[in-house]
Amino acid sequence: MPNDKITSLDVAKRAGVSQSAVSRVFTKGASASQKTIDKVRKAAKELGYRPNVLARSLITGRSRIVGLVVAYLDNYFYPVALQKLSNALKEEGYHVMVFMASDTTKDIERVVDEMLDYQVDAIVAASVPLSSDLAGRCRDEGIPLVFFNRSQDGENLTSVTADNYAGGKEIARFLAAHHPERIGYIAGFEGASTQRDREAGFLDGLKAAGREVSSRTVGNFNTEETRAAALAMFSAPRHPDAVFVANDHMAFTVMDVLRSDLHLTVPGDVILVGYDDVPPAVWAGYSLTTVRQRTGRMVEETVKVLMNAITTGEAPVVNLKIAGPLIVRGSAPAPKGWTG
Amino acid sequence: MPNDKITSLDVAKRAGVSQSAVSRVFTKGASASQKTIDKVRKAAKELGYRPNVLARSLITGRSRIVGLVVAYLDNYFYPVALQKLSNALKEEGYHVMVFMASDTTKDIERVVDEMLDYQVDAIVAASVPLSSDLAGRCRDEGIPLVFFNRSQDGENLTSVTADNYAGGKEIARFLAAHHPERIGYIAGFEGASTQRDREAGFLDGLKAAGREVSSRTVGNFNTEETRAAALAMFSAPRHPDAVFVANDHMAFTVMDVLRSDLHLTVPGDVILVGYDDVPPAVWAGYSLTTVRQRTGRMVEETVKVLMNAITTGEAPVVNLKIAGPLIVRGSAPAPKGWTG
DNA sequence: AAGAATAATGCAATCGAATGCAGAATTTAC
DNA sequence: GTAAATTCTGCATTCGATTGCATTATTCTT
Repeated sequence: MPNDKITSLDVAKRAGVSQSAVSRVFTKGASASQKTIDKVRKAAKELGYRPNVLARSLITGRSRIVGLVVAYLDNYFYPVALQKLSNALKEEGYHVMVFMASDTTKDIERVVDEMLDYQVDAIVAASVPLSSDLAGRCRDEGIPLVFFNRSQDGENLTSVTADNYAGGKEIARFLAAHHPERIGYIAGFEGASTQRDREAGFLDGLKAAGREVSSRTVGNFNTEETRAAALAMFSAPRHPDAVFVANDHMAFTVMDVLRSDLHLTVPGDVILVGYDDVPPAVWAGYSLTTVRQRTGRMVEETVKVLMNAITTGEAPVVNLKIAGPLIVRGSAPAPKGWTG
Repeated sequence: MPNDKITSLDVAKRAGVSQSAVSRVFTKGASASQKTIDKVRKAAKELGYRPNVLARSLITGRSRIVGLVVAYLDNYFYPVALQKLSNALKEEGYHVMVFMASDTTKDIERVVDEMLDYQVDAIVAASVPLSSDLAGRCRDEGIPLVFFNRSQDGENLTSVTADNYAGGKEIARFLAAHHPERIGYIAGFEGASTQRDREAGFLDGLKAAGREVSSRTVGNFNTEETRAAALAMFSAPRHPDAVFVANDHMAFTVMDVLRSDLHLTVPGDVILVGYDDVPPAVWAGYSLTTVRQRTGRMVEETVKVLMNAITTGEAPVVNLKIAGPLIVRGSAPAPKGWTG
């Protein structure tokens, strides 16, 4: 190892300037003469110097780390979001540190502690239960917190989500236009705002069309319960011929149950709509009609909110809802006269 | 915000001891009397004190951050691995910082710089091109580096991968036992060791069974090219009736092409095997026969290697290969007399 | 060209903890 | 009970930067 630990002092010596000068060259907002800048840049390049972010953080009080809390990555939606978030934050000079949270209270507490230990500048919470504890701690510590894809009504917390209510409503309009005999709904985890909002929009939309749900079961956003929920709903003699499943992953499971277990065809016997538009939705094996979550936009907005909160120190509570389009595919083709 | 920035000094004052005493209580390996420990712990709890990891890093030279470099997260394999890696490292008191690398050389350079800026203690590189540059830099800086799911033969770099050669060979044995007329292979990105090893094993396995590949195209691990590769291979009049596709995601695409575009049945007209055993492989819509990557074991070994390198300072080059079983599902059922 | 205004620079303190050293307290040995 | 060995403890320094302040060098005015 030729060079171990090049510090600003080394660069200063070589460039024949003071250590502060070096610091100023690498600190934007600080001023230095062009001559100094050139000398320092040159010396730095020769030595392979780069400022130590940690040391910088210590004095500025900014770590340039954003903590991302996720409970699971096995819903495709999250990795996609993580990827975009990481890229977007990189542009701002921030980086993502990943914190996995299981469901236990104890765990979320520990996770928060860990994040604070690293002095994260902000926290993005995606799919996290027990969010009020989290929020309390963050408020106490003055750390900006954004809920991504979850909102917490009542308590006024900042969140960025899809416009789930509108999406649910659109799906209702779409399904109603097929004039099905019976309409089903398979719910996600009832503690999740995504679930609640999607259902509320769906029900209101149906009502507006003079329809209602004839059958409802709960899949809880996990495969096993969703299988059971689908079996329960579609084993009945007069089962629905149109169903909205609260998210895409559950929808895949439901399709599997319909086709493989119950030998029903989609969209022949049952038309089916999901929510999220995760990558497999476009795979021919599923070709799922669904409402798209505009992850890119959601991430953009999240970053915007965070950066604003970090730089101004103000953290006005906002609840952004990003509407996404209904993507019509094979699992529920467009009804006659449908105009997106 | 009731309490902002509680430092060891605050705790020291309240506990009536010196700052060093506080530090010693929170530094394992340091000694303090039980009495001091109790006083400090109590004061710390009352104030809600936790050591600042960044400040600690500055002086210890250990950030307790592991940099993870990934090019894309849209192959399910990576999020699953990330999740496990994050959990495993948490146990060791480390955390994962995510660095996205696009394919450009410039980019990987920048990514390395960024990681060094954060003083990461180690780097895990998953699915990264241009690895020799990366490796050089890390060696220079004395940072342990493990290639996850990629190896770089020739240059002796540490890696943890599946036993891709063995897996490919097993698939050959399995397919040969079906006595198909013609056998096809759809390759991944040819610069990737996973691709090369799987193919080498496959070809050797076929040879051992007195068979060979009659048709080979390249899908490059991406959807579009895989579609083209599948169309090219199966539009031919005498197309293969058994095919090994270099990874699961490509295999899904191939199945879609076979069924939806070419109206061929799987496993009726063509039997098909993938590699990875990502979650969708089990979905009934695909039910893919594949070789499992034992992500859990791979992550375990990776962490073991890293921790050893970090604590001892020694980084012996190792190339771990974790064998995984062939998982037989619908896309290629077990041939007569097959014994796993 | 001289004085005012502005920019650039170095000095030294600081961020929050860890740690070598020397002295104090405690334990152990006999 | 005293000396030796051991464990604790506080002081002061250090890690690698940033930044307020005072000073010096430039540039601008007229």
